[in-house]
Amino acid sequence: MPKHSLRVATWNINSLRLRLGLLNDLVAALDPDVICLQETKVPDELFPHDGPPALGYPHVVYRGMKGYNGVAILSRLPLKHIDIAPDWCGKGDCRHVAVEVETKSGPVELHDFYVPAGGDVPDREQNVKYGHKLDFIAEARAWFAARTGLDRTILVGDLNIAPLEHDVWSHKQLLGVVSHTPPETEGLNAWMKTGFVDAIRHFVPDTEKVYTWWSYRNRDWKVANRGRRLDHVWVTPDLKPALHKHTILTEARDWTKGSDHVPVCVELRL
DNA sequence: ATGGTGGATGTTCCA
Repeated sequence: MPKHSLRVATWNINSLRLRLGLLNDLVAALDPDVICLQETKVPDELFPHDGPPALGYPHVVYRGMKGYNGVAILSRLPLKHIDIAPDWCGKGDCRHVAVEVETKSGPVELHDFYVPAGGDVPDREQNVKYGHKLDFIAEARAWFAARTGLDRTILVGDLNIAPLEHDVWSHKQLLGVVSHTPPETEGLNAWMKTGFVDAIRHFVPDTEKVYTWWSYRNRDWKVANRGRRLDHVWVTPDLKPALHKHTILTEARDWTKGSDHVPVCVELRL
């Protein structure tokens, strides 16, 4: 049985309507079979239906709202919407969509998440957004922990947490900064350990810096290089032997009117 | 030590 490649990309696009054209550049660079987007910022009734098919992605599942959040999955392969997850934290805020991807070697379950950013103050008493972020992670962890026997599953997205020392430009300076605080990194690790491995760190040793996001609030992101790895690809352990390569499309941070996040892509041979 | 930029929205929110 010959193996088939499956390339899955994830990108926080920070407005789908504003950056629809940049998806051409993403496809040219990564040639993905499936594209998972976060922060689409478009209500479902205004979703740009013509865009994805024109790009070569006729299969689309999305969940959006006015102004904020929003996720979408664009695919060359047929998709089935899996609508079994809860309304996380009961907020109805469009931070997750899941599908079954019909690959040549059978179905693969795919989850696309946009975890709350969590505000500025890392204290749930002073900052409800931080509490929401921790609650969201705990709820997701419990939900996946209850799904015993999960396999052939990929989880991607902007998880808004840089879990490892070398996922940030300065571990010491960011320990008190939302995205790298111990309650967040411990929570994210516990979620991952419900049944996933970190696909990017499968390719890149923990001792090497990896970033996927650089703040807009720097005149020259490349010179300062104060990045964080907020965007992730996890796979269930049965898919570990299928992990073939990864790409962090760092050059995308220089695209005209680009996102503050860059696309991340993983190729599997299934 | 603080503000820096960007998107959607509507004169402010969220990141």
